[in-house]
Amino acid sequence: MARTAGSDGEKTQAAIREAAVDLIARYGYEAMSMRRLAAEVGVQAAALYRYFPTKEDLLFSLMRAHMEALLESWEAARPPSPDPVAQLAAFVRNHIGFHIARRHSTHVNNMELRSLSHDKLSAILRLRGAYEKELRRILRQGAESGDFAVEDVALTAMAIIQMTTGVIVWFRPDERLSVAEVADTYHDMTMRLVGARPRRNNMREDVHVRSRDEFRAW
Amino acid sequence: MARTAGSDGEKTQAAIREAAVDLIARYGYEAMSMRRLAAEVGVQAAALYRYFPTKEDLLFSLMRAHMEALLESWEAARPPSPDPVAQLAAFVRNHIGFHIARRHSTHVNNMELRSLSHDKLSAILRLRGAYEKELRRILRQGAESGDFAVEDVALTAMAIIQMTTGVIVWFRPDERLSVAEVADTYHDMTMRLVGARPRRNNMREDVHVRSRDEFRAW
DNA sequence: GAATTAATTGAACGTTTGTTTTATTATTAT
DNA sequence: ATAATAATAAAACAAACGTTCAATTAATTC
Repeated sequence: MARTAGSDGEKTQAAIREAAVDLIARYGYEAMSMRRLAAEVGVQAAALYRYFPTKEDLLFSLMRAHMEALLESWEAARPPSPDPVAQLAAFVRNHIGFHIARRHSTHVNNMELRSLSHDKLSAILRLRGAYEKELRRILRQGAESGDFAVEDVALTAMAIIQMTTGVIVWFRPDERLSVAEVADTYHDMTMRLVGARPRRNNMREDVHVRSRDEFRAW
Repeated sequence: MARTAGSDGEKTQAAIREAAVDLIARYGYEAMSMRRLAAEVGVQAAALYRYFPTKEDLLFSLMRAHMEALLESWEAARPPSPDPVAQLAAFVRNHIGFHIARRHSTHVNNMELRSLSHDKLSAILRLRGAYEKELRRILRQGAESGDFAVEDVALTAMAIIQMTTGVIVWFRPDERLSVAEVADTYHDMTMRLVGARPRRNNMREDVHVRSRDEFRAW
């Protein structure tokens, strides 16, 4: 046998990508064999090589797509207002939402960096660096404007990213908490973490920003 | 050839463990072959099976040792005082110190859970659960005493653990910051995160606890 | 110094791995 | 219809994998 009825390159590629993210997230890149992946897609192993020249190229393609989607997601979510409080709120909410929606893909990006060769690793780290730079920019502007009490911008940025990305480790949909509740709680914790204080002139976003008790007076 | 001059079972086992942690942390469990590990130790692959019946048993032994060391470290560091503020301060400082000192081992424990069979995974998760339970206990007591403003104890505990464990991702000794400075900053961030407020009756630990600006009045 | 035990080697086993090659069939364009 | 192209199967490759086994030597005990 050879070409099967109804076979379509685009659909096959999409099916490969989806199955690969699932398998790598569950078993790890090294533990996923090309034959197992092919079986999941319902195809022979050799067919995979029509879409990705090597196993590592497949991994890299998945990871790059994830990072590019993350950057695009933030560009779309970034508020027009330069207000650091509103920007940080939007950043945290977008980050939480994105990572919960793409748990498996995030897992792959966090776990499989070491399986990339030098050049491909650099490319992913460059995208990651661009994303982290956005958070550092927000924290720096907030510190300069007096909205935040942040001593070490770089360290605080890492702390926030790790705390919020960590949500994928324990959060499972359809359990105790909804995505919105989780996002609310992480938003509150982040605002306290950076020492955010109430604004004198409330802006539109403040209704959202002050949604819970992060500014509660003791 | 066979037994080599000066060979000693205990030393060989220790050398295997050390080399395995390094290799697994660097390349991953699946990517580390028994032959590569043996070469690192300076021995033939067959010799490894005198100490560990299978590759997975080796991994499990390393991970269990790590978790037991973490629990022992906390038991030794836990202050006698029941004061939640002092307990949380000690917890965070011990956690940071332990994980920086054992970066590679921590990496293995965080990354290779999926390579364990069901029973071994359960054993590790049980130890991990016992450790996390300590933090939840501190947060709950602090919330009840009014020292902390924590809405969701379980969620906050995960956030703190992920934020503080994340230090191993970016921290490198002999760079910009010392371990003590990093511990100070994470301590500050944690205290703000949980909404810690100053105590009326200052205790011995408060000198330390209030070392920086986490209670700065705005 | 002989017997015993501990530590290791070297070779081998059967599987599985990522990948390549060649042939074959479905689809599309002419 | 026919030619060209896209998509896949089937078989094969050498290399690497975890693990086992028998032989061999160092250290220890008697």
